[in-house]
Amino acid sequence: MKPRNGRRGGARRAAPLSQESIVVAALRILDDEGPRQLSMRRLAKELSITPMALYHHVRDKHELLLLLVASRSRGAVRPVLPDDPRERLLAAAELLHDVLAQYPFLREILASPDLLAVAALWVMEALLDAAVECGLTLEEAAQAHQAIWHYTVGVLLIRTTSRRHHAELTRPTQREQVFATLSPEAFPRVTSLADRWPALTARDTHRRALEDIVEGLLGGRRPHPGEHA
Amino acid sequence: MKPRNGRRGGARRAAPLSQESIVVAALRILDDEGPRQLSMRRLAKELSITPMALYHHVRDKHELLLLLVASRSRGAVRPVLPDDPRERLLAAAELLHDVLAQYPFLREILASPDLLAVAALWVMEALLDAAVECGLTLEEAAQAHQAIWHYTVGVLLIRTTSRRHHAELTRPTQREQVFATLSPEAFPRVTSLADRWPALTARDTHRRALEDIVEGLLGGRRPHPGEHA
DNA sequence: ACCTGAACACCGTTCAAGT
DNA sequence: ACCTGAACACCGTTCAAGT
Repeated sequence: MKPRNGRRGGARRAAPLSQESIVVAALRILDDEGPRQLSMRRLAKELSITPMALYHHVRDKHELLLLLVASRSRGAVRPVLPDDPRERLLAAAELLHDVLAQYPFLREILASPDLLAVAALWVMEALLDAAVECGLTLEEAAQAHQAIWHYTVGVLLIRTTSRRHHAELTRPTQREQVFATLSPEAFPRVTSLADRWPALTARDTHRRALEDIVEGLLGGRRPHPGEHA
Repeated sequence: MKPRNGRRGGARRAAPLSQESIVVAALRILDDEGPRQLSMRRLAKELSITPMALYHHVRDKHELLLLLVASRSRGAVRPVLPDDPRERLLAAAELLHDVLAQYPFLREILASPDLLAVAALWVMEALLDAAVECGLTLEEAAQAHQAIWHYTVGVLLIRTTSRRHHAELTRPTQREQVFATLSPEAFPRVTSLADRWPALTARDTHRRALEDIVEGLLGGRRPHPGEHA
C-alpha cells in the first residue's frame, strides 16, 4: 500500500539525513500521532533508518526535544505588547503560557534549565522589563518571573495530563469515591463543593488567576512616573 | 552473600502477599533507591515473585502509586493552623507544598484528579475554609485553591527534576551558551541578570512568592468581621 | 564520516496455563 | 483464588563492525 519512503513533508529517500530533516520528521510525528508516539525508534522508522543513525546528529533525546522547541519558536510571530507596564507584565505572563502551550511534549523538558532560553527568551525579557517598569528592582523582577514561571508550568502540566486522563475514562476516579464517603461535619467546605468540583476545576480560569497573581507580586507598587501618559 | 529473601522491613518469605506487603516493599525501594527505580518488575524482584503476581492485588501501576500516597498520608501528623484566617490560608498553602514534597514520585501522579483526594484532603478543607473566612465566596475560594495548587505543582515539579539535571551535570547547559551570545541591546534585562541567574533561581523563594500570590488572590478583601480579635 | 546489526538493560501489561 | 511462564510491544543507548 504505502511506499517504503513516503513523500509527505520532506523525508526524501536520497537526502543525506541532517539535523533539519530529523527535526522535520519528529514534528510530523508529533502533529500526526501525539507526543507519546515520539520515540527515537519510531522516529528512525519514519526516516527509514536505524535508530542509531540518529545519534550521529543529535546527542540524545533531550537534545532532540530542545531542537524541536527551538525550531518551532524560530517561526513564531512576536505580538506587540501594551505600553502600560502593568498591562505589559500581564500580557507577557499570558504569552509565556501561550508559547509553551504549543509544545505537547512539554512534560519531558519542562524542568530543563535550557527550555526558557531556547523557547521564550524574548518573552522573558519582556516580562522582566515590564516588572522593572512597574517599580520592582531587577532582583525582585527575577523573583516575580520565577513565580509566574512556576505557576505557568503547573497550569500546563496539569492541563495536558488531565486531558489524557479524561481520554482513558475507564477508571471511576477515586476522588468520587472519597468525596462520597466524607462527613459534612469534618469537611464542610469540600463536601459542599463536591458535585461542582469537576465543573469548577475544568473551567479555564488561567487569565483571571494570573491577574490576581501579578497583582500580588507587584504589591502596592506604582509604575515609574513620567514614562507613560 | 545476600539471602534470597531478605529479612529487612517486613517482606517475609511465607507471608501470603497482600496489598499491604506490596506497599511496604514499594516504599522501601522508594526510600533506598529513589523513584526512578520503582518499577513493577523491580518491585516483584524485591518480593521474590513474578511481576504478574502484583496485578492480582493492584489494578495497575497508577493505582499502586496512589496506594503509596494514601499510606504515607495516613501516618502524617496534622499541625495546628493559626486562628487568623489570612495566616491560616498562607499556612495551608505552605502545607500543601510540604505534604506533596514528601512524594518523590509525584511526577507520575501529579495530574491524577485523585491525588488531592487521597493525599491532602484536610489541607484542601483548611485552605478553602480559610479563604472563605477571608471574605471570598465558596466559588472564589475554589478558584484560589486551584491557583495555589497549580503554583505548587510547578514549584515541586521544577525542583525535583532540576535537581536530577544538576546531578547529571555533564551537559554544559544550552542556557549558558545562549546567554553568552545575547546582545545587551536586544535583551538588556536578561543579559544584566545572566551571571546571577543560576543563583537567583536556585534560592528557595517559595514562601515569599506564596505570600504575594495569596495577597493577590485575596485582593483587598478583609476577613469576616467579629470572628477573630 | 556516516550508517548498520546485534545487543544490553530495561519497561507495563496480556494471556494461557498451572496448583 | 492465587501465582507462574512465556510472550507482546515497546523503550534509550552502547559497542563493534562495515562502507
